[in-house]
Amino acid sequence: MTPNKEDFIKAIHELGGQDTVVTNKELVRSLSISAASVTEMNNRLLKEELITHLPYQGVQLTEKGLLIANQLIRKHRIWEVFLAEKLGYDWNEVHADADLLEHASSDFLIERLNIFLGEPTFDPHGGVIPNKDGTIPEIHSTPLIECQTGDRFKIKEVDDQEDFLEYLLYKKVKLGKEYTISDIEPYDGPFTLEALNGERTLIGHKAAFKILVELLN
Amino acid sequence: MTPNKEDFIKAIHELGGQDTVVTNKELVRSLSISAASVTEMNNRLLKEELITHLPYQGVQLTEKGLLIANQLIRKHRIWEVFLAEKLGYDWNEVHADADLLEHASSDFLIERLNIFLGEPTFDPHGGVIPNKDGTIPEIHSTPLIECQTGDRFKIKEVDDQEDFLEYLLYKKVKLGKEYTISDIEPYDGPFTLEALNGERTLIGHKAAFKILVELLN
DNA sequence: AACTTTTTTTAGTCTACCCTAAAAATATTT
DNA sequence: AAATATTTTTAGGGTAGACTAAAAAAAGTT
Repeated sequence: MTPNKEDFIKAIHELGGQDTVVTNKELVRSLSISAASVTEMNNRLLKEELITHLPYQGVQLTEKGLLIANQLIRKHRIWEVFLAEKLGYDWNEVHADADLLEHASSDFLIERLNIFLGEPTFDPHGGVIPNKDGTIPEIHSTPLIECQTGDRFKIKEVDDQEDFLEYLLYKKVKLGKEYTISDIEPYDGPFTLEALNGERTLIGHKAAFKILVELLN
Repeated sequence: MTPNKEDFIKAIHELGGQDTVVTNKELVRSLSISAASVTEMNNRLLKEELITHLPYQGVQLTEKGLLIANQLIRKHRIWEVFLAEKLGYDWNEVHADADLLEHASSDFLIERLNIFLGEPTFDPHGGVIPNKDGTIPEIHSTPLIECQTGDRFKIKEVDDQEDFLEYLLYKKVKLGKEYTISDIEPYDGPFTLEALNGERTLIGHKAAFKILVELLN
């Protein structure tokens, strides 16, 4: 496994290669390499049985390929948590450095880092961190950030940072409490939540990552 | 700068390439590559003016090459501190992972990490961490671990970890106190220190890294 | 000084990437 | 259905890095 192959597999995954066929054209755009280079890399990964290939149609990840993709995403997201939480990176800054680091991380390192970070479930963007074995943890709760206007939900879990918990206390957000989303402002604007008793609460965009909810139908 | 070139420059540096000529043979052994590959890499670095070359004699780092070497060592050692202090690596474990990480670290990342670690001066082996600009900080104190039997010194600085300070308190080691090394046991054994009043103190091998002294002729 | 051994360099290959230009296959339009 | 446009593949090249085998240079020995 070389960094380039890893990036290629990750790109296929990002373009939906777990369930749909990804075209060369999409990979050309996504990786900014020539069409010829895509064909070439396809052939390499094909030989290793990491993808399947329908000529002139596109590629798709095999079980084996998907496992590798998930393990890469695990590494990537664990590094993102580190960069954001420990080194004070802004969200927009974490991606590039995590992309470099993920290719230079032994499994031993990642497991140690994971423990150091308190075995986080989500990355700073609210993305789920895959398990060590490449499986995706069963998340019955959804980050609030992924919900839509009109969704009804119950608070399931919240980030346990001192100041964030204080903020929630002030907002009267409690575990188990039910809300409906009455509005989501565009451009990273706040969520307006409406409780059962009609009480309205404004929740900031960043906070919406740190609140996990269970959707109720 | 590619990872391979970086490793090559580091190898030259480790073999004394700041002041002496390093032979191809030494590089072959150190990097475990063929003699032909060494000649080839020499030519590449020569073209970039990172080394000078005396045919059939060896290579030596230029000013430019030395700067790059020191910046790599900086990255390497900062990662070593992280792995040892934050992730609980043993000393023998830090090197391999730091070697990978150093090639995947932006300057931005290293500076953030450095601050996160409290701007350490030494790596877990007692090696000095070069400055950001590639210069070596003027260290008037020497890690005790680098001292020899018979050396007379004054305690200059100690690692400020809670439990370590307690240990020193118990051992009656204080800043400014003078000792002579009366014995160093082999195989990472303890140092026997003798104070001016004849009092003898046993200092463990690991502790010897965390104590900085000023040698008195 | 001539022979032998060691070290370095050159010559010729190989793989993993990447590229451009042209050919082949598929899709779209008329 | 034929012509055109798009996409993919093939063909041919380039660079970085590594190799082996052979030639050349230097060092060591008799």
